[in-house]
Amino acid sequence: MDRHNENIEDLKCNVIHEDVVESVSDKMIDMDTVKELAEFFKVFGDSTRLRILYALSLSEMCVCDIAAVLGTSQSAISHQLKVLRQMRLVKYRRDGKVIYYSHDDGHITEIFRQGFEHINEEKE
Amino acid sequence: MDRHNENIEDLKCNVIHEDVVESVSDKMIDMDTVKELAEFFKVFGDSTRLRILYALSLSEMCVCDIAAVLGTSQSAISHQLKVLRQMRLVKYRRDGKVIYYSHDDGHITEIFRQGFEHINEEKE
DNA sequence: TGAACATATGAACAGTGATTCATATGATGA
DNA sequence: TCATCATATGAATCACTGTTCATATGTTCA
Repeated sequence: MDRHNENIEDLKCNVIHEDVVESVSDKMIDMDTVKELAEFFKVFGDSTRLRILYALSLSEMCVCDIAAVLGTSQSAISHQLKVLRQMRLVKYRRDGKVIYYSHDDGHITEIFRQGFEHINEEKE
Repeated sequence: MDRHNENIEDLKCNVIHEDVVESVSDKMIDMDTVKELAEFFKVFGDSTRLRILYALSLSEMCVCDIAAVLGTSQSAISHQLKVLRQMRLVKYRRDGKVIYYSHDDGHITEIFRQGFEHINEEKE
């Protein structure tokens, strides 16, 4: 055998500051919580969903109206509304054949605001 | 020809409330801004990046230390740090061979907070 | 009750993205 | 200057995800 991969650890770098690693590891967020958080933020990481949420911040709307405003197919909107529903970001009420969607979470506005502030800061 | 797809619009539903559609369309967020926002939030939609950001909220850290805390390869961390750098969420300083990363945005903490509040509300 | 309409959904497809592997870069110190 | 170490990065791979297409569900009204 040649000198390749004598030790797997050779490929990694070593811990530089054991105290920091230990201290941070102790206070580290647990995996379940991280995954929940990631799932939550993932919802905001898509243009279509963001536009739906933004539109709903202006007015309660039915599926067709949302599709019309976004210029997207009813099916695509419906699929995304399902995601938003499952994440409890929107709620809906039925009135005959029509289903009206609206926000179901007070944090949406604040999260948008933080996002806006961030991308505006970059333009300087 | 048969009666299939006589009109593309048949597949879509019709606009129900023209006034709402018009009003919301007027105030609608523009596409460039939405895409920027989505790019920004997308960064928070990954467990590895979230854990890096969380770790850095506890202490400035070098790449190796981050990899050690997360139990992930140096390469994976480095790739993700690049994303975080490009999104201006982290900054770094060099000290010899070692590069120390830290937060570069005041909104990170607030965004985390909103995320926590949301996922905690769901548990009731 | 059945046609028409609003909405939901399953499957397929295409594009994206995170990790791995191998290697490059850049700094140190002997 | 050369070996070593910390970090960065390009390419390949695999999994995920958003849209489309076709169709199903559920409600109204004639």
